[in-house]
Amino acid sequence: MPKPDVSDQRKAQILAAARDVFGRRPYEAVTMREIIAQSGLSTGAVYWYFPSKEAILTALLEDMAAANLAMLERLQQEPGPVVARLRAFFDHMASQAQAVSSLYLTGAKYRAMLSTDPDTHAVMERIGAAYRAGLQALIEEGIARGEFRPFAPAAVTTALLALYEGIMLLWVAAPTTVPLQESLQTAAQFVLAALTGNEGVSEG
Amino acid sequence: MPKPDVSDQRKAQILAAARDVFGRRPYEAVTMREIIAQSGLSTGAVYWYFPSKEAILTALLEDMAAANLAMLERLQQEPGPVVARLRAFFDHMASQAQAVSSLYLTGAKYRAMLSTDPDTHAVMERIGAAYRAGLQALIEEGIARGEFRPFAPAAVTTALLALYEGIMLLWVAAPTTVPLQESLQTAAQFVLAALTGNEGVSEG
Amino acid sequence: MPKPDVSDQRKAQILAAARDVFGRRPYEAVTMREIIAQSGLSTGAVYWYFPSKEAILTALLEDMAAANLAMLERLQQEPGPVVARLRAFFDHMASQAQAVSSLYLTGAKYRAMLSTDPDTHAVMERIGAAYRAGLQALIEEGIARGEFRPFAPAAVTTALLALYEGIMLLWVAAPTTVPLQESLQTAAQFVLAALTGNEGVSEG
Amino acid sequence: MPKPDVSDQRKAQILAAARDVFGRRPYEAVTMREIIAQSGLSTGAVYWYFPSKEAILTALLEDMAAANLAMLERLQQEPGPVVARLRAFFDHMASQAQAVSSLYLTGAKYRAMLSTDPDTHAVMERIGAAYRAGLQALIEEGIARGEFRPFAPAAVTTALLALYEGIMLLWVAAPTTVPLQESLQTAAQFVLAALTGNEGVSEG
DNA sequence: TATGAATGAGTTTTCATTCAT
DNA sequence: CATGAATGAAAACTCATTCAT
Repeated sequence: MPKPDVSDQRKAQILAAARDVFGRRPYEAVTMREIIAQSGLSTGAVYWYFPSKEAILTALLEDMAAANLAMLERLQQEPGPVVARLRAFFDHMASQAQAVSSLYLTGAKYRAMLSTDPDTHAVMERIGAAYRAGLQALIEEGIARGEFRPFAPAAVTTALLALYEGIMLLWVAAPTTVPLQESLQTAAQFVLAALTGNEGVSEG
Repeated sequence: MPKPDVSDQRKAQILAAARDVFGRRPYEAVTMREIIAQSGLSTGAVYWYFPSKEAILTALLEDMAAANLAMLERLQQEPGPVVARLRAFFDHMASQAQAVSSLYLTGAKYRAMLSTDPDTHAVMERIGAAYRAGLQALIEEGIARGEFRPFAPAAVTTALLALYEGIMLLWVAAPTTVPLQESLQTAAQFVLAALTGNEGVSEG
Repeated sequence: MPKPDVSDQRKAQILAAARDVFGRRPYEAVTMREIIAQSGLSTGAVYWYFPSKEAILTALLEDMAAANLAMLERLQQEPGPVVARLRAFFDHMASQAQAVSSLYLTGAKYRAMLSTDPDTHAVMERIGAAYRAGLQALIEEGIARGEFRPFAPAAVTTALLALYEGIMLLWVAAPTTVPLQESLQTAAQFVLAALTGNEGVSEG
Repeated sequence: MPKPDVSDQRKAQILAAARDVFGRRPYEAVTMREIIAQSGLSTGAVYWYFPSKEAILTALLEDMAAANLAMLERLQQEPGPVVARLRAFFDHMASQAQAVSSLYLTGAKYRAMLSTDPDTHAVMERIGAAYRAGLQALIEEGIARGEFRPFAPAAVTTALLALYEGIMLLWVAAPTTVPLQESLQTAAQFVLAALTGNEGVSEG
């Protein structure tokens, strides 16, 4: 029986600190010193677990995406109409967006997506690909089941992702102009309308 | 006889240099020294016309948006089906996107949108509002003319903008995964499908 | 009859602006731009009349000392006990100090005294020498008249000047700790006590 | 076994370098680069111990005042006539002034006293208060013992301090006009004359 | 006299990261 | 695993002053 690995706890500690700090200040304005202080560890300890500031952000972002991706996978297994499942996913993302993400965190995510660092890039692409795969599978199932009109699944998926990211971006840029919840929900409705050919979502 | 005003020429000179440099490197990696050297002016001269690096970027972005906004305004005046005009705008943006904008320039635009500087913020919001206003007017006309189904115009506009920004963002983040032209065009089709209720745009 | 020289007026304009600005901010924090704006003239015009920022300050200081020095000269001509004249001068300086000088102006004066610029230095020394000469003449008269004990006049003069400057300095450094008026008056009393050998100043 | 704390040594190293450099050039003309080079440490190391150039100067000034203040405290404990102790202190200050302080160091001290930085200000006030307290205690004892006439102790203390600072200032401003040693000694004599009511100090 | 656009040297400080212990 | 002192490159910007009109 190996002695309890302290690694995971330490990493969690650091990530929690990072989430806190990155949520309060733009990425560039965040210093390692802050993260280190907030984590309660020493400089060396933090660097023992993560090679760089950017790596911490990347790990944090990955961490935060995990739950969403898990849900997406679960939804793929579920029976029943794809429309409902898709809507459930939209709702989940919408609720989570406001609760968990801060402006700054979302901003940081875009910095990460735009990063020139290959590792960061790889991770962000991996996350993006996972979302893409899950959504596309759902779309394809919807088309197969005849729920959706036969758009090209890949393109629809891109549009879906773009819509989500775009709204988040617009919100970050102008939080007062773009009501997050509402915009996300209308967008969902809009997408389903396009996919199904119905005006809105006949909910009952 | 007052000496001829060189202000505009100087500003154009600086902006041209900035466009060049910002198009080659991420915003943070661009140094004032580069812009200054490229512009052929002295440090002081550049700072005489623009108070900061960020201000240069902002002015550049504003400059670049001007043409698009002019076209959008023109389209509002034109007669004929809104669908066609909207598609024309989409096409314009799509072609312009690849021709003019570089990855880095688009990246820089997001940095600007995310900036905490109030001046930058104000300008980016002004640009965003202009796009929004133009687009929304078109949507409303489309609804009024019976071309579009009665979605809430503001929300549809947000969705439209989000779709555009989102695709650009995904492209910047993963240029190989997301084919810019194609994605934009499919998105346009997708949007028109939702708006009109038809499967897409029967182009032939 | 030469056309009315605008020079003096311009200089006065600039000096007034400088007095204003130097009175509001520490010397280093004052920019020529401010002085220029405040003066209502153009950059070139200001530089036409004064060769440098430091020269402006120096001229201002000289200007401000002129009245004091004039009074000192007047007092030398007056008949009657030296004690009374000296006290009159102390009172004048004390009242003038609070009214005219601001913390910042006094601070600027010390900067000027400490300046490494030879011109500034020369002017400040000239002013200092004038004070010194006037005071020393008074002291010598007092000794000759038997009012004062036979201290070395030069040394007493230095002490007098030092006391004044020292109190101003202490006041600038800690305006709340050192009450200007009171400190100056007590110092005057103290000095006269030393000079005359009486405990204080038998005023009547 | 913790590694030996080198903090004090490092700080001393930096302060020694600073003393050296600030003694050779006016404060503004001193660059961090010089201090850093002279200290033999790296930029980061120097900034690890002191947050700014001004902080270094302040620490240096505090350091240099420490010895004087220690002596002042010692003198308070000593028995015997206050006049003698006060004279001893004056002599100490006079000798130390020329030996340790350079024109530039003294100039720098005035810059510090005039600084708008709150930390600097606090330190300089603390030093000033310590001198003031020590001196005033001595004066009060002298009055209590009947050696001095009953001047207001606080005001006399201000006068004393002002005299010292004023002479230093005049010396810095015009080193050739104001002989430091002599001026300080005459001032001391002058002060004691005022305090005791005797013509001076019958030294032999 | 007056203008004001242009100059450009020059400096403090930050901060992610390392590595000897 | 952990520490934290040490590194040092790097960059935006200021501002007194000039000089062609």
